[in-house]
Amino acid sequence: MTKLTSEQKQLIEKIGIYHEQQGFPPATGRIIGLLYVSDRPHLSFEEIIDTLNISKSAASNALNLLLQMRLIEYITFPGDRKRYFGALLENWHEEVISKMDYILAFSKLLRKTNELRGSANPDMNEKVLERIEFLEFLSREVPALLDKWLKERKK
Amino acid sequence: MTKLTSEQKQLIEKIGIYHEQQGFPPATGRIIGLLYVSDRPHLSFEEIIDTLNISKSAASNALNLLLQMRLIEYITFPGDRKRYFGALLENWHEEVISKMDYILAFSKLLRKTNELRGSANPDMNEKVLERIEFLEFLSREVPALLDKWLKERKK
DNA sequence: AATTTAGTTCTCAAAATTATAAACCAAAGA
DNA sequence: TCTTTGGTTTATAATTTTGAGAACTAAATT
Repeated sequence: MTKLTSEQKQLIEKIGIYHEQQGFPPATGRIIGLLYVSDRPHLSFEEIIDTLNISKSAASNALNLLLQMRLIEYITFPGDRKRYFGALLENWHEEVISKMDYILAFSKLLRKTNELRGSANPDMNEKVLERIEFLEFLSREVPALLDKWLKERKK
Repeated sequence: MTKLTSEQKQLIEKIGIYHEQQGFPPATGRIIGLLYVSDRPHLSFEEIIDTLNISKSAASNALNLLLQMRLIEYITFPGDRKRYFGALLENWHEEVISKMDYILAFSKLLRKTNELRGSANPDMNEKVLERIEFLEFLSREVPALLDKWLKERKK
């Protein structure tokens, strides 16, 4: 079992809190934190529950959630029944894209409010429309920016 | 009290759910929804609790939260003790900026993970760095994009 | 002075979330 | 076949969140 320094522990908690604020359960956030902080790229189920002092079921649920969201992965070794879990470091591209989809969905709701209000309040329609159009703009531009940035960087 | 159509009610719920997912309590999300859906730009405390069927305390807490976050405002009229609450439609600019600050704070945590890991896992450092740099890039570019977009639009 | 109004605050209960502990299960090893 | 391992699932308990209802307060009205 990996013994953590207090600095590592603190950072895990901070990353945990960040993820809680993004809607993850606490234990789940801590697991992400651990997988980012750990020197070793992959940790076993047992190592995770021992270093974080969480129950098997909390770990099982959290790991399955994170696997399903494609935020972590696991690797295996021949002749070893354990799975070794690690952060999936390449998937943040998709995360960015899907966050933009979310924003776009909200802008559609805003559009609908303008529709339903009709012409009862033109000033409001206009202000809401400004926000709608920026959200649409953003959800177009950010993925484009990402592509451009990646191409730029790979050279 | 404003009587809502079922279409309006549905849209309020959807906007409510969106805001719940952003971390707001349900009643708070519904109030935002109502203030966006309503034909009238400002509604009284009483109108809000009557149309949404929520308690005074839920409304009081939600409204104060939203006021404090500068997502709503209220206006008053001479000789009328009531406050009339409405969505604050101009403040989404600041919201965008502060969301970027949040992202930047997370990138700082990621940077710290790279530091703590040291050179134990260079491949991981590199992949994490890529993400860090994109997050930094984004938190620089998005406000710039917003400025540009606003100037472009005002003409 | 007594009452109404426009909320606020407090107490408490319901509901939802999260995690623990223990039972369970399938595969592997002895 | 019996046991161990690596989890998963199933109660169940603890904690947190949320909101209702009633009591309260300060200003305004009668």
